[in-house]
Amino acid sequence: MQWEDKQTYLEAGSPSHFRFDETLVFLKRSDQEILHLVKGRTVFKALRLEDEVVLFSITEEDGKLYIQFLNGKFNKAIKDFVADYVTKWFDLERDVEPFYQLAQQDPYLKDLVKTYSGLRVVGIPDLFEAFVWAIAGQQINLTFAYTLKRRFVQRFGEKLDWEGETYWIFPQPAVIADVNIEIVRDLQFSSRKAEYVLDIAKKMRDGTLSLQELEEKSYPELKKALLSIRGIGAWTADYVLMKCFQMPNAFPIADAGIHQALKQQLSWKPTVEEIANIAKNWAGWEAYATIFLWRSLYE
DNA sequence: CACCAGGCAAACC
DNA sequence: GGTTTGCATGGT
Repeated sequence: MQWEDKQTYLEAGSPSHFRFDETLVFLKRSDQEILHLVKGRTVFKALRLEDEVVLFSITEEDGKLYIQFLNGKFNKAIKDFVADYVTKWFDLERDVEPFYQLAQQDPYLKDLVKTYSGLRVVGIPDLFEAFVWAIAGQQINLTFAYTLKRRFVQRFGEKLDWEGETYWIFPQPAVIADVNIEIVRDLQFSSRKAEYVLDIAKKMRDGTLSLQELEEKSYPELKKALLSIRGIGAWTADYVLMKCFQMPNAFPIADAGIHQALKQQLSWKPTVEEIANIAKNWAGWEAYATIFLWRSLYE
C-alpha cells in the first residue's frame, strides 16, 4: 500500500475489491461507538503515539483514499504510524482476488459477495483493544458489549476535544494494570472478565505479552500462544487473529453469528461439524467468509 | 417466563 | 477425561 505524502495529507489509490462505503456501514453499526466518528463519508479518529495525540480523517473520492491530519501534527513518524494503522484497520494491503474466485463458486457465499462486494475485514490494530473487546463481548449480545466498551473507554481512556466533538482514545495497558478490579466490575464486567482484562493489561505492561513478539509467529504457534492466556479460548484466539493480526485463515467456528447466518441459508441450525465441512471450500479465507456471513445478519 | 447472545474457566462427575 | 455450571445483562 503506497501512501503518497502531500504535506498535510496522504493519498493512495483505492485497491480493487474494496468499497469504502461498506467499511462505513460497519463503522456506523453502533451508535455507542466512541473510538471513531463518521460524518457523511468521512471517518475521524484520534490516536496516541508516545507523547503526542494525533487527530486525522479518512475519506474516499474518485477512487482515491485520503488521510488528512487535522490538529497540526504530521511529522514523518506520525504519518508512518497513521498510514500503517489505517492500512491494517481496513485490511487494504490484501489481495482478495483469490477469495472472490472461490466465493463465486461457493453456494453459501456467491450471493453474499455479490450483494456486499468490496467488504473487507475492519480490524482492531491495537492488540490490547482487540483483547478487551473480544473478552467483553463473550457470551453477551453486541448491544451490551458496546455498552461495556463505551463505559470502559470513558472511564479509563483519554479524550481530545476538537471543534465541538470529543474523540476518545483506548486506554493503554499500563493504565489498566493498576486499576482496582472493583471499578471494572462496577462497569458491569463480570468478575471473571474483569480478572482476564487486568491480567492481560499487566502482562502487556510488563512486556511478557507484546505485539512485536507475537507478530513473528505463524498461525498455529500464535494460536497456541493466545490459548495459553487466561480468558482466551478458541473463539477469542481466532477472533483476535482475524481482527488484530489480519490472518485471513482465522476462523472462530463456534461463533454464534456464523451459526445464525448459516441457519438462515439452510433453514436449520448447523452443528460445528457441518460448518467445518462447509468451510473446507473456504480454506485460507475463512476470516473473509466469516465477515460476509456476519454482514448478512445486519440486513 | 424461557432462551439466546460474536464464551470461558473452574468445578464436577 | 468429558460434561455441567456460574457469570452478567439485554433482546426476543
